[in-house]
Amino acid sequence: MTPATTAAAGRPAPRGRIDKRQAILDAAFAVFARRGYAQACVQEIAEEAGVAKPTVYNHLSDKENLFRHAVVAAADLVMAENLAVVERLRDPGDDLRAGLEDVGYRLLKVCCGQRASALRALTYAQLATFPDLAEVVQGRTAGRLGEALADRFARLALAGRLRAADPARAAEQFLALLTGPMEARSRLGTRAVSAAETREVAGAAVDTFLYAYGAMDQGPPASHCDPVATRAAVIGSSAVMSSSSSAGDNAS
Amino acid sequence: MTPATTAAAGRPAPRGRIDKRQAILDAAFAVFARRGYAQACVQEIAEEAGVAKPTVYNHLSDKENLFRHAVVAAADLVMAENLAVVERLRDPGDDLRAGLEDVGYRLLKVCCGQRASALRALTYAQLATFPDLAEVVQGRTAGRLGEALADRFARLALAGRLRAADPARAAEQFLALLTGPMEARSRLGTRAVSAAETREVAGAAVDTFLYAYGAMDQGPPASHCDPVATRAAVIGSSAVMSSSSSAGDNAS
DNA sequence: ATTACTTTGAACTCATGGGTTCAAGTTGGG
DNA sequence: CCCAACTTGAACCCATGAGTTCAAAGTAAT
Repeated sequence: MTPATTAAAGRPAPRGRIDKRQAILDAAFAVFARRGYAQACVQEIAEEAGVAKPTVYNHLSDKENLFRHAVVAAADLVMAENLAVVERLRDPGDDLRAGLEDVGYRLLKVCCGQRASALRALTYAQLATFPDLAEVVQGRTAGRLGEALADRFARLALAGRLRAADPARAAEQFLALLTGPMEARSRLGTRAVSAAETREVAGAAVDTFLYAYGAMDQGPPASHCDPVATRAAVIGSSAVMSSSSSAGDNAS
Repeated sequence: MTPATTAAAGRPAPRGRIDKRQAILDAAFAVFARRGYAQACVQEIAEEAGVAKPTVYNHLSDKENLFRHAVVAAADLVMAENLAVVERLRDPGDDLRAGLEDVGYRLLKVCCGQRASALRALTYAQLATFPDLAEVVQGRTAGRLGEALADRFARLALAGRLRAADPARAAEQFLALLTGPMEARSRLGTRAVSAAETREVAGAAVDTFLYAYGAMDQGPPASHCDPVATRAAVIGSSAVMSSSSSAGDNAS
């Protein structure tokens, strides 16, 4: 279905009418992501798509249009991945904490992946030029994701596995607890974050989330009951002014 | 040393050597914020600063340099505001929840203000072109802010007003609970969020935060104990698929 | 007033790149 | 075989804007 998804392979271009359009959109997103909107030139996009410049203008009238379509397409791709992950909460195992940590970890992997990072950067970058794009992208990603999560949380609450509370708020905060710390640690997506650290962030998010939204029957998380960890935290707190960073000290 | 920190006032330009430099930096940030890096032209910045174009190049060698200095200056301004807010936690009143809500609300006002939004947008926008800028800005804003918050939380924990836990993690999550939902609701800063909604976000963040990090002595928040509110949330959860938004239902 | 320095405006150079044009193919269907 | 539609490459037009040059003028301190 997408024979040119790889794009810009050595082939000098198999003339004819294949999926030029799709190839162009893929190449466009790649180039925009790499260079930014203003610095990306249509010529380069055409080359990366294995297509001539006029062909680009033939399919997508101008640069702005090209950009919008490429961004929306990428947003839909990211969203599909995220929704697939959230579906896993439809039947969490006996261990809700483990299930949430798994979902959290997978969401983080998607949200900090190449596509999602580039998408966020591009959207932010063009806030000044195309303010409406923020709404479109947000509506196709965060919005739907929040709704899907809220759906799952609502069912879990009815099943007595989460406290009865506004599921929309729970979803909103669950996502915030995941992505907020990740954004900081990945320096807005410029630094790679190890799987271990990602897992740690997910674990911390789920801990806090379950404190607030967990049903009564599940005790506090193991890491918080561990007297050693707790002691260390308290000791560390008095020395926090002198130490520059406390990340990566010890995982759960 | 900085007599013209106010800068760029309406004055049609009192010829001579005042603090052209500061005026230029202020104007630069304003124009960059309004147009984005690539679309901002030095000519316009010069005009806005009430200065001739060569003067700009005289003080700051080229456009990139101008941008970097302007962004860093703005970051420091935002940071100063944030630190001042966090200082209020040095002596919270008897009501810790109220104190945290107050600080949360004020932090949100700063982080969603004109400068902070523009700063975030500009930083994201130039990730592709100046990847190192992310680190610099992050280090001057989120980094310091997190440390300052962690300091306050550490003291509160020692005083027995928060649970003994890693203060850095608590700070990280407190900020995430505040800014995450706000970013979504303000559409990345493109939409104005009412004071009431901002307060609601702060309240929700503090609720969740205290569930996870509060000392035992403070019961769950009033809004969560209110049987009416709880019932409403449960009822709402079964209808969550049909209703589009649950924002603005009821504040604390 | 003289000197040393900065600012100014305006014109200029030059590179980049969006978008178009066009003649010469290439493709596929009838 | 031929026509219509599409693609191609290459050249082209033109707007924008970074960065420079320079002579004239303002400013400050001596």
